[in-house]
Amino acid sequence: MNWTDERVEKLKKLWSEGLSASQIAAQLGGVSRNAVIGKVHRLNLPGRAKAGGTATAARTPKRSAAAPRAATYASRVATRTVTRQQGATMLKEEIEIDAVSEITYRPASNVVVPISRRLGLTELTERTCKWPVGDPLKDDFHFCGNDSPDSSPYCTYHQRMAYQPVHDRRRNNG
DNA sequence: CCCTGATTCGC
DNA sequence: GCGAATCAGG
Repeated sequence: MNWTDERVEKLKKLWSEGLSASQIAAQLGGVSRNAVIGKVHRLNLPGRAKAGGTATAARTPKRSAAAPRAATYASRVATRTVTRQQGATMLKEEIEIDAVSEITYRPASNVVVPISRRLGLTELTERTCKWPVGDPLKDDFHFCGNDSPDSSPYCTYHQRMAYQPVHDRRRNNG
């Protein structure tokens, strides 16, 4: 893939919006997150002050300590922390919320889905629930996105749905 | 182990 | 210039 002017603009936009490098890479397509990060640095775009790692200048390179070009941007970084972050801490919190609501909030309606992180296509990974929610033709369509244990395609809630033919299961097999 | 970004360096 | 490998932190 070549870094066309279009792609660079999209990269700038998404990066400034706070998307992670892997998400940007997924959206651009054909590039890895490393490629995105590398490009960001080459473009001298402002990095993340404290997103994922404090590796601004505190880390000690093992190979050789050349001249680190990235250091001055730290002051102009805004408070643009995103809430759709998939960091371990935040994700853990959401799991607890999910567990609570699943046992507490269980009405008789079959259309209600426990909770979803409302992830878009690019947010899905190997370990997020890929259960589709809503009408794909409508704008609010999204995926469940909750943590799926054992790297299964669905979370614990939806994997039951996936293997259940219909919502009203008949226990009397006759 | 999952994720995050930062840096180096062979290409 | 590009990005995989590597490093470092949460």
